[in-house]
Amino acid sequence: MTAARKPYVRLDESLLTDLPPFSKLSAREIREILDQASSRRYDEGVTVFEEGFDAGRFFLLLDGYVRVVRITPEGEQVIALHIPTGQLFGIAKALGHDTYPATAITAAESIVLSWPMHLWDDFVARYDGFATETYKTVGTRMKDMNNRVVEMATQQVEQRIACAILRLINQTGRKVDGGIEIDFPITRQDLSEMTGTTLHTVSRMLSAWEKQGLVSSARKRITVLKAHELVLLTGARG
Amino acid sequence: MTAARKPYVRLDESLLTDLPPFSKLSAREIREILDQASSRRYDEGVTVFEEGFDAGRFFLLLDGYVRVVRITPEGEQVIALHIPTGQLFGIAKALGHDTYPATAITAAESIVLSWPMHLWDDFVARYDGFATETYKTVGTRMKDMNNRVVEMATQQVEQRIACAILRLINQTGRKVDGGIEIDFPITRQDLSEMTGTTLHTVSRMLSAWEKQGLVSSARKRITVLKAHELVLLTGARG
DNA sequence: GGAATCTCTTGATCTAAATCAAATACCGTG
DNA sequence: CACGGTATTTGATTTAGATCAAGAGATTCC
Repeated sequence: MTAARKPYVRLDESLLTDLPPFSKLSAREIREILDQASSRRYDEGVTVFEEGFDAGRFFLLLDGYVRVVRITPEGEQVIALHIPTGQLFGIAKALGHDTYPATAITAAESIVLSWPMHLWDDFVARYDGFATETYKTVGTRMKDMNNRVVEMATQQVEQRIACAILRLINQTGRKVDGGIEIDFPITRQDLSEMTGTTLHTVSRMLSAWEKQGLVSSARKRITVLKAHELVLLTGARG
Repeated sequence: MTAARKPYVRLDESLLTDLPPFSKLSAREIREILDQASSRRYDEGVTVFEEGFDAGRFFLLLDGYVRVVRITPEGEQVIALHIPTGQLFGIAKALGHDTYPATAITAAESIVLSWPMHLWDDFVARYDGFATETYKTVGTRMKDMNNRVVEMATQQVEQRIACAILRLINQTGRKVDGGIEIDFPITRQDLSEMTGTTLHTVSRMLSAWEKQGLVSSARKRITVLKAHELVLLTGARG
């Protein structure tokens, strides 16, 4: 698990300079950080780390997409959140855990950097802005989760699915002709695991929306054609 | 809002020495911290701070109970979490927010200390262990919320209510003859807002459990008589 | 290129829990 | 202690969405 390989080529400083946790750092500092990193490419659907296991490393998603999931005793899977490109993940130490609290699986082919967890305290102490920016990310994720709890408690399935899709296109939308496409493969099943419903209901919903011209979808692909109308469905005021 | 008054009597150091964020500090440091604090008593059901408002202060619950809630555009209320005695709350700065992300309301008569938010960075920098312990709390809350998302997505109402009650008695249970009582007033409505259901369903559930001798309840009071059997209801394995 | 495997769609049925509707119990207070 | 406001209980009805069931396309793999 969480195997780490040394890079074949030297990683370039420019990879990190624009990412919030590193934005205040000098080229020398970034060099330092990169020299301690391992990089690895993952195929789609590969586990990066698993819930409950010793949190030996922390990660940065350089490219691709990662899904954070939890699995119930009954074997049902729930998708807790998606990590967009450029963010840290598996940062158990930052929250006082010593095992990973959830499982991370690539949702598309991905490039991941990682460092041994014992460097965490170093990074926090040594690098200006690293902690602050990291906790900002944590804060955002917490807010998102909070919103999900509220949604699950108060909204109907249709609204929840609309919210989930909008969240995805905001985070990962890729402009295509006449719409915005979620730029990694996503199944009806996935969407149901994000919204606490079944693949059947998601399928029906998407079919209905497709008839109304709101979205267009194919196998593992969803394109939103009329984002604004989807927003209306979520019941947002204003 | 969030009015703060100077204490009438000098606060005693012993108030903080046992609380995790302060446990590593010397008496002198704790004195320093207390001297900058304002303390205030709140009646039950009073708003301590409100979602969206400027996060001017951060808080420590010295005694009593605080509920963190969010209110939907439609006016529905969702209880995100309960703050147990001894914990920090309203720590927006720690997560990079500058407004409070939710509303805090006392669930019982409470005593609250507070400090101006601009001291936050000082505290983190100056006091050993303060940041670490605080983020541990954040981590725990995050884990809890995560669990709630999983519950809401996969469990039936009966299980969710059982979980919510068990969580409450774990955090705040007070031993009474033959059982454990939730030691602040809690209505069926409150429980429904914690589990995303209706007060009617909660009432029916509690009635049924009462018939089976699992719980005993009165107006705003719930006592768990057979905790273990409630645990079984949640569907926990093992 | 055909078999096996995923993924998606759609109809029919069922059910948990919401909603609707009243009645009842409880509590503080003037 | 009677009154008004809050909580709670319980029955009847409705419904959103799960479950059951079956097929049809895609994709991958021999």
